[in-house]
Amino acid sequence: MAFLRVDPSGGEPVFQQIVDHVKREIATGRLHPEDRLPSVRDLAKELVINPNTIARAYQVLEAEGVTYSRRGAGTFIAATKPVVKGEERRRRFREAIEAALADAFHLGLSEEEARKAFDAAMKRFRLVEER
Amino acid sequence: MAFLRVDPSGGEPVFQQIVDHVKREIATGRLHPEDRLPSVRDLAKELVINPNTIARAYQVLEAEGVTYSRRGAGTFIAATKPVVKGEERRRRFREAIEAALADAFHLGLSEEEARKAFDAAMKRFRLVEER
DNA sequence: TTGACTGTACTAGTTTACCTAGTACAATTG
DNA sequence: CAATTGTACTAGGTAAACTAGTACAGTCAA
Repeated sequence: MAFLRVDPSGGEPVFQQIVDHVKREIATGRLHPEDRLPSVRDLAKELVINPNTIARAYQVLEAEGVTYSRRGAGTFIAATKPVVKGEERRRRFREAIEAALADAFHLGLSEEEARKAFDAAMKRFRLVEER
Repeated sequence: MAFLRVDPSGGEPVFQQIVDHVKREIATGRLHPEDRLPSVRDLAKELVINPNTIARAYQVLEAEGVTYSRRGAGTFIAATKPVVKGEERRRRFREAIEAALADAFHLGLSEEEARKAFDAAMKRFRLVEER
């Protein structure tokens, strides 16, 4: 079973697709703290892309505090902890939601459809407090 | 008053920023059908960017059915009508929401904060049926 | 200790998207 | 008719993304 798929042609950079995928796997509970990601070389071979591209994705993940890497050992999921906080995180989320709704308007989505989709997503993503 | 602001340095292409801005202005009711957008040259001068970039943004908007353009006359907001429908539009919206929630998870956003932000956005965007 | 595996760090080059610059043309408007 | 509009070209610059290859240093198990 493939760890993930990437689309080299599409608009989004491959390394970003990998970053987003890992984040989503964590948020939906399919990846847990201390889980090990495939090695840079293994994943590169599986996805048929350059190892440098995988390395870059892993470096971004580590820079954001999502994972931690150790030479010779591998890359692992970090214990989740909010790095960004308060005003900043609310602003970022608001912008993402507004962009989605602006698109939805032009797609002809109804209010009911929007709420349904949001509720369904909330269930799948473990958006619960843990302090 | 400036029609909009663009950030040439930021990650998102300038032409895309213009497209998104116009869509949002419509979705929030600040632009209405038959309203005229600034001319390619005027807006280029105001934003201090190349007219070709504005032209490209307007062409994208027209291709998506958001506006219509007439030589010598200008570019106008089209009567809103869903071009994409049913399954496709739900899928697109779901993906946007899930991406926002996956990020929210790693930002440490609580379920309550997420719901508040969503409700607030729903109010601002006129996501209501009109048939 | 050895050897295989890991992440990391370089250099070099290609490709593509985005943007700028300039010119020209066709359709609309007053 | 004259001014304004969107549109269509060509040409070139810049930066990001990706590939390719090599090398190095830390980890781990045999």
